[in-house]
Amino acid sequence: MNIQLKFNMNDKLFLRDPEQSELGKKIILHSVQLIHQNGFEAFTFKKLATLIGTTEAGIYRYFENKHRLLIYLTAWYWSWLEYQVAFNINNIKDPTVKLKRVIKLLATTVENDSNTLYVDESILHQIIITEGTKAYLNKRVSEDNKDHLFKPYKDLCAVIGKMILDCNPNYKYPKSLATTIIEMAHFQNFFMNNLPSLTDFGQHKNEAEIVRFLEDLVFSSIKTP
Amino acid sequence: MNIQLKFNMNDKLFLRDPEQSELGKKIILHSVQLIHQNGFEAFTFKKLATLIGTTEAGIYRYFENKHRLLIYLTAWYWSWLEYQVAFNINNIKDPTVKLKRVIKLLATTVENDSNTLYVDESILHQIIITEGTKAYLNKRVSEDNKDHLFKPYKDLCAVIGKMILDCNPNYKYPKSLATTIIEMAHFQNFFMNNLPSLTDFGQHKNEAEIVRFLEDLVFSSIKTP
DNA sequence: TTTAAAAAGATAGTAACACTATCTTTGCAT
DNA sequence: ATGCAAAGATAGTGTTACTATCTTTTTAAA
Repeated sequence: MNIQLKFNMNDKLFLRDPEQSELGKKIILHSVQLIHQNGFEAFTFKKLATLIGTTEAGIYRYFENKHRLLIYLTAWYWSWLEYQVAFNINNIKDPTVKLKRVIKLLATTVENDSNTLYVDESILHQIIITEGTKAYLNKRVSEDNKDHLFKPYKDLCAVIGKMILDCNPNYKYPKSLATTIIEMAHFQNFFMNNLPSLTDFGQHKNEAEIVRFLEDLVFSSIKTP
Repeated sequence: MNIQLKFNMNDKLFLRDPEQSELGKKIILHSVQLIHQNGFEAFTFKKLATLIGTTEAGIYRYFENKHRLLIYLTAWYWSWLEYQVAFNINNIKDPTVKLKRVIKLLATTVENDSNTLYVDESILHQIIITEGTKAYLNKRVSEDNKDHLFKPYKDLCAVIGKMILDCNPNYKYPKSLATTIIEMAHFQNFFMNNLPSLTDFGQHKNEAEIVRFLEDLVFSSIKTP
């Protein structure tokens, strides 16, 4: 099978669609590398341009600024993850099993997806852990939200929220629990690797522990007493 | 009673102790205002200097850069909060009641503390919600962690983790649950105010709902079945 | 096959930002 | 009265975050 995944990205995310050209694809591919290497704060269009052999102005034709590029990358990631979830839970009836699959997907290192040629999902996953929240934790949220830039994130939350309700239709906080699962999958991973004394699984550095913590958290909460 | 609180801040947080001079206190007071107004990204030492009638160089004598200043503010906040926790749970025996107090402190708008003259805690609380995680979500974490810059945050987590263990000595993830409480108190607040469709209490904008969610989450998890 | 348009490359320029350096003045402690 | 630390004043540098314009290359329609 040689299938290629393509997500319909909100066209307010970019000035020119990066998926439509070689240069665009290079921008995505190498921005992921560069942000991963330097961190988002030290990442600049200048450095990216030099790396891929174009000019700053060239990058600016695709993205208004690096913040927009970050939002694009996060949006792409959440779209991709929603697809992974849909694929993984297909044919599964039991909502409990579904939720467990989701938790595993969120908290475990992603294996690279051969269906997307110019994105390295495992590095992107690392970026989302460290930089993902910066996409919305700023003064422009409301504005960006009006342009529906966070729709993929919201969609995934909605999907997870629905699963939670399927487990227990009386549970009161399905959406908040969904965001808790997502954000904590990432935060616990970050803490485990960088501030291990903040977690209960510092020494092993084992993602399976995060999965167990999240499963315990989620299923204790939603099960009817 | 006219008491003044003073926290011993790690002296790697600054170049010159801002609490020791009028200018230093002005820097703290007005940086809080300015970050709150503009967001951390748009905040610059130039703007701060103009606002308080000094020069950029003047600010640089106190803080290496704006990131260090952010770490200072977060460290101060967590120290202050740990004190608030200690004060609030004094004489309370029941660890369940203690935990409830902590959740309330974390998830509720702080009333301004008249014991600290040059910090506006309620605005600082708002800043910590939006900018707090940026103190550690970056490439310098490990380095900064070696200098113990995150100790106040860690200390508070340890205190909360201990309470959790007091509730149930067999609970396996006290530290991870502690960070979950802290971070989710803030994230749910941010979502409620900025991306309400991600929460289950969007329309009311009521912090009491966040408290209820967190209490449900925490006590479902730690209670033995 | 020519023609035009869109995309990319090349180059330049600007205001703001993130600092560093140095020199002078002020205040206060001995 | 002297000395020293803090603060003020001023200047300068390299980088960042753009915007503008002009030329060349690629692509796609006439």
